[in-house]
Amino acid sequence: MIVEAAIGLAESQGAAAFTMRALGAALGVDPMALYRHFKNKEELLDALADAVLADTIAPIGSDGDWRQRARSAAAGYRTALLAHPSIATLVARRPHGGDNTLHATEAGMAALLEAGFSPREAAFAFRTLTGFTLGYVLLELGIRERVGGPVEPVLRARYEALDTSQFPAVTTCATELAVVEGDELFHHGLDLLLLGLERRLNPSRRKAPARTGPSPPAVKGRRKPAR
Amino acid sequence: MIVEAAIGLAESQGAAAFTMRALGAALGVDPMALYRHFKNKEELLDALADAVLADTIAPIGSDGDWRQRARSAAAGYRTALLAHPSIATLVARRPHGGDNTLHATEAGMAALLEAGFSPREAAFAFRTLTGFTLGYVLLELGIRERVGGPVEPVLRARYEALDTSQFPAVTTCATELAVVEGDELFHHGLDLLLLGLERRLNPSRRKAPARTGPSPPAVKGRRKPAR
DNA sequence: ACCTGAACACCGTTCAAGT
DNA sequence: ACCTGAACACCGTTCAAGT
Repeated sequence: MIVEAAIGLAESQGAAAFTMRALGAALGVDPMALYRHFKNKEELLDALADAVLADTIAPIGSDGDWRQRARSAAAGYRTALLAHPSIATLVARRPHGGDNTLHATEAGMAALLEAGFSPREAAFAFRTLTGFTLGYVLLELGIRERVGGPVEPVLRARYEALDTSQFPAVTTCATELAVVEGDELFHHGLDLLLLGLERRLNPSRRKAPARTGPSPPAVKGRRKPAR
Repeated sequence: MIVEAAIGLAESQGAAAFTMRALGAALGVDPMALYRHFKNKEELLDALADAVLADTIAPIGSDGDWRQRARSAAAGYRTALLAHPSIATLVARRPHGGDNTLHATEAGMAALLEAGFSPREAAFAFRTLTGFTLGYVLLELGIRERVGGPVEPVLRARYEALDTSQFPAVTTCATELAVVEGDELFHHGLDLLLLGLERRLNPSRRKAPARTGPSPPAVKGRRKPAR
């Protein structure tokens, strides 16, 4: 299939080498034949972005505590993006409207609703988790791409070399700030979010009755509907 | 200055129209003259990415409670990215190693250290906040770019049109999921993170100090609509 | 020694010509 | 009616030729 070949090409040769002509050559067909399957390159890229997200869906699962499910969903999303570094940037600026994206959204929202979040809180949580994961992975990939070898020592050296009086906090924390990628940092950030979410779910910390269904009418005024 | 002209060009004509030739024309110089200031286009883009972040620094300030400072820093970062939508993607895949980035890092880390976070916790918090903000803005810009007009009604219609049995959670929360951009959602996510951070800072404390009330001043007035 | 701009090796996409 | 591939209007970058 065209999309698979395109992903393979982008991954093996790099995003810059992914051209309609090269893809045609890789498939052994006239490059212009691609235009009968996709209106233009843009549309093909949309298909690529959604295809990458297919891997995200499986790990969500439907059992376990909601924190576990949220964690594995976010980790799955990250893994999918990391597995296709040259597609990740594409994903970032595309609507996430494809089939695979929709299924992932369904699984994630179902988990949150089941946990007791109101539709509003669940949607907010979902967007927040998605935003964090996407941003984290992009920073991760960006730094890896720039720094040739191992990231940490390079960054630490860079931070340590700064003027101490001008950058007191940065030089003090050079070692800690040099960690900008990897599983541990990611899960730490994720924990932070989940901690916040848990507090929202059970504000009193006491064994409050599990709130199911929509929460009582929100006091705060709703967003002004556009027009 | 070349960088300012480049940003202006990218913003007024769109990222796709930003070429070395066009920039040369806009500056009234031979396009090839640019190569004496920047080794190649890549290096020029690095300069653009860092320049955009200059606007992030001012809002951080050095007074107020750490939550306020973190909030205004994140909001400032977001505002800077939103103000330059066609540069935002660039920022995403670049090392954030320029001067402006460094100063923003210093201000952010100083605030967190002062609040009582350990170097390790402060660095983790900083990376998490940065990742969330970047990812959120990219999703925001991506969706705005795709959907021509007002985002919310379009997305709501799309979610509502789905098969209820196949997408029960999504169709149930169509209204809430349709909100994928804007200040309110951003600050909600930010609150989640800050809540988690606060729990980390004061794990045992029963009562949160003072204000737990959400949303202080909304981000500076209204922001310029992208494009 | 400098700068210019022609030229090179590419793009995505169109469309006339050939079947 | 279809498909091909030449051609168009671009790129970023190089480098020889002019000053």
